[in-house]
Amino acid sequence: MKKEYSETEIKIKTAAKSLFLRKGYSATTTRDISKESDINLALLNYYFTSKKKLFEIIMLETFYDFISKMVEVYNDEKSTLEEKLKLTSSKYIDMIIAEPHLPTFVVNELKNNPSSILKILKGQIMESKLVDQYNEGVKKGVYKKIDPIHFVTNILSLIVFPFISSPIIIKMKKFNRKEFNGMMHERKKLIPQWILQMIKK
Amino acid sequence: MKKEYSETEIKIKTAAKSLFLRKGYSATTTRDISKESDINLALLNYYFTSKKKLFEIIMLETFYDFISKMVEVYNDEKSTLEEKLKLTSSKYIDMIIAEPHLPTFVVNELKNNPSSILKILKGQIMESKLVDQYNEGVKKGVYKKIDPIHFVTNILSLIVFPFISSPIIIKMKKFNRKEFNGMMHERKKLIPQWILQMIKK
DNA sequence: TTTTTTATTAAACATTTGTTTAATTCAATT
DNA sequence: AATTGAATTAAACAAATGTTTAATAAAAAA
Repeated sequence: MKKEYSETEIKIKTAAKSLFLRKGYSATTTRDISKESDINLALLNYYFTSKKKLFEIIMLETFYDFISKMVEVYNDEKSTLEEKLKLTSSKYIDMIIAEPHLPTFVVNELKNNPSSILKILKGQIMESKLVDQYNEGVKKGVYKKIDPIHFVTNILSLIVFPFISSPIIIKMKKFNRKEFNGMMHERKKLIPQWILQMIKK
Repeated sequence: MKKEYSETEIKIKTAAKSLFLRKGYSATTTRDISKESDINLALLNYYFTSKKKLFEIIMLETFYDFISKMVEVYNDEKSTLEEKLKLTSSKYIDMIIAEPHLPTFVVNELKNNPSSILKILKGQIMESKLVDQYNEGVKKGVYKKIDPIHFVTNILSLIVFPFISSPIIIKMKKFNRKEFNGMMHERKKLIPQWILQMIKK
């Protein structure tokens, strides 16, 4: 399924991804990309046909990486629900600290590229082992009975939203970037605890 | 402080806001705005000098509306912490259902307009009555002792993030817009309960 | 080596975009 | 009614932008 990319193509893709993440699709020009990747302007169209096509490839790959990190953990057969929560928090927070523009990019460019890209999601999360485990807990009477979509949404909300609103948080707390990241590291432990408290009877 | 706007200026601002919210700054052209507001193209610059200036005015007003709705509730002297949570959930969810592009717009265009606009925030939230009430609860030993920034962040996360990720949720649950809004109405009750469970010892 | 294919380049092209100009219409004041 | 200033308009301008062309360089195949 995965295409083999030449050196030049990788240079273009890398630069384009960096720029698209930081500035979004419309604010990124083909000349920006050609400068940042140090390749001739015409090569962008030579290899990727158009800016739009290039964007779609990057969008798809990025979104896929973003989701599959979650899907892997959610469908692990061995781990408990609590372990899954811990691992998800930890992995996601590390991932976004390494690439802080990721969530804004994903949610932002998503509303323009609707269904096609989102096909990846089909069933992978709502029918995951994690949701099964939650439903079991409900059956046993240890967890409250609420639509699991709330459960899944809350996990992602508590992990991702603070990054999206980081300019606000940084301003409110007079943080610098390092202190903000420190806060997010704290949340690796806290979020699983919070989620458990939310679902417990 | 507030400027009186003429009929034409309002027409321009209304159209511009609608477009900026939907498509963002870069993807919105001055010709888009002139068409949508049904005014001559030159009038945009005649009244607002430049696209950028117009955007800054709209951005400031929108962000101010967004924040002050929170600040009002958070600083109410009479209500309890629980009542504040209920009112915030309810008000915010209604507000965003009425204007679904609001959160994405705010968080997205925020990273480009850093400190200047965020001045509004200074102290208004972290020194609010709500945070006082939380700290009192901590002192009394009924709430866990955690930096209140987590408390404030969690409230906003659980309210706002589901809207931002609505394309994902809609796809995962095979929702239509109405069903999604139904889910958000459910959360008006749930979020205050969850937040209380999260902070209680 | 010669030929053929692929990769790279500078320049050009056609649109789009934000903004300005200069002329005209409208409203208010004298 | 005449004059003045503001509001509106069509047209033009310059710069930016996505894409293509035609020529050259490099690599691969013959």
